[in-house]
Amino acid sequence: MGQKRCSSVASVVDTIAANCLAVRVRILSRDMTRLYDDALRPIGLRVTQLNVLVAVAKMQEAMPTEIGRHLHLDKSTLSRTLARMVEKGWLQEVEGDDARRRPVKLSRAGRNLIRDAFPLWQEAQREGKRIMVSRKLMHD
Amino acid sequence: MGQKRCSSVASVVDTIAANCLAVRVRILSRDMTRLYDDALRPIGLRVTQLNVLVAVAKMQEAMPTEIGRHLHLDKSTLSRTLARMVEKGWLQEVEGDDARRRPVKLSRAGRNLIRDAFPLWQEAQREGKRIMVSRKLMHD
DNA sequence: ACCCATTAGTTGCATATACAATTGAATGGC
DNA sequence: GCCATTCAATTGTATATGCAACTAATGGGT
Repeated sequence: MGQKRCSSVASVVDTIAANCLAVRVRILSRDMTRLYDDALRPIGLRVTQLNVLVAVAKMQEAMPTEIGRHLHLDKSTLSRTLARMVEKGWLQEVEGDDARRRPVKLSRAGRNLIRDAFPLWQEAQREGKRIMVSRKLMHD
Repeated sequence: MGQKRCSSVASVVDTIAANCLAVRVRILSRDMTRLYDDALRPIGLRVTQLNVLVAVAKMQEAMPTEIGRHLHLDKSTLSRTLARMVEKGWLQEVEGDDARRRPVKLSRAGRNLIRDAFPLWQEAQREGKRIMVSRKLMHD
């Protein structure tokens, strides 16, 4: 039974606490998400959704898998996110040549939404830069 | 109706696509999370949970709010995360002086889990560094 | 034409995340 | 000692996220 070298867990904890990249990145991600979500809240849009809108806009006709490749998102996540966005009328389903594919494109409402989002995005982006700079992840 | 300056939405899309800090940070966060979660999967632990374990270990007796301050997590998120971790036996509830507070501490199982996690964490951390370097967010 | 492997998407399930509203406990003013 | 306020945590609800298992459609090889 249980005589353990006393240092082992404590030093492991210190090492992880001091160095773990995942914590830092995830904290940053939560902070950034909060920042942009707050900015976009007046128009009922989240940053995740804005990013999907923009990705789709760049692609004209976007297949879920392609969007996923672009944003490093699992297909199942996109499946549901796109459904919600179609539901809200920001995206339209398009008939694909191949019946397995379910490409989407930007609707008029989606386009208008992007336009409305822009000034709010800019505001968040400014503050976002400040955060990145202050954490030494960017310079001016 | 509605003659809009043709450039407006397209240029907004290009600007956001080319510059949005939130997309980049969130993509990185998903990648890192996947990386560490994959590494930790053999012991049934997620990186979120490892981070909480480590935070609690550093604090000895941790109040949810305090952990939240440390990890920039909403109290409601923590409420449920801690409940799951107590459930699994990695954390123990402690009686607080003040009945509003519900501090937790690391259990023996939690301590062992951290020890088991360490080599797996190290492996992920190495790869994580490579990712950060390749995205020019760190240098060697 | 038929079966098989591959490909695209969906669904079940669990966790993560946050905002709003609520509950329960302390506490300060009177 | 009582009430309003304040503080800590929980609960309701919605979204985000991913893995595994599944379904549906295609395409090949025979």
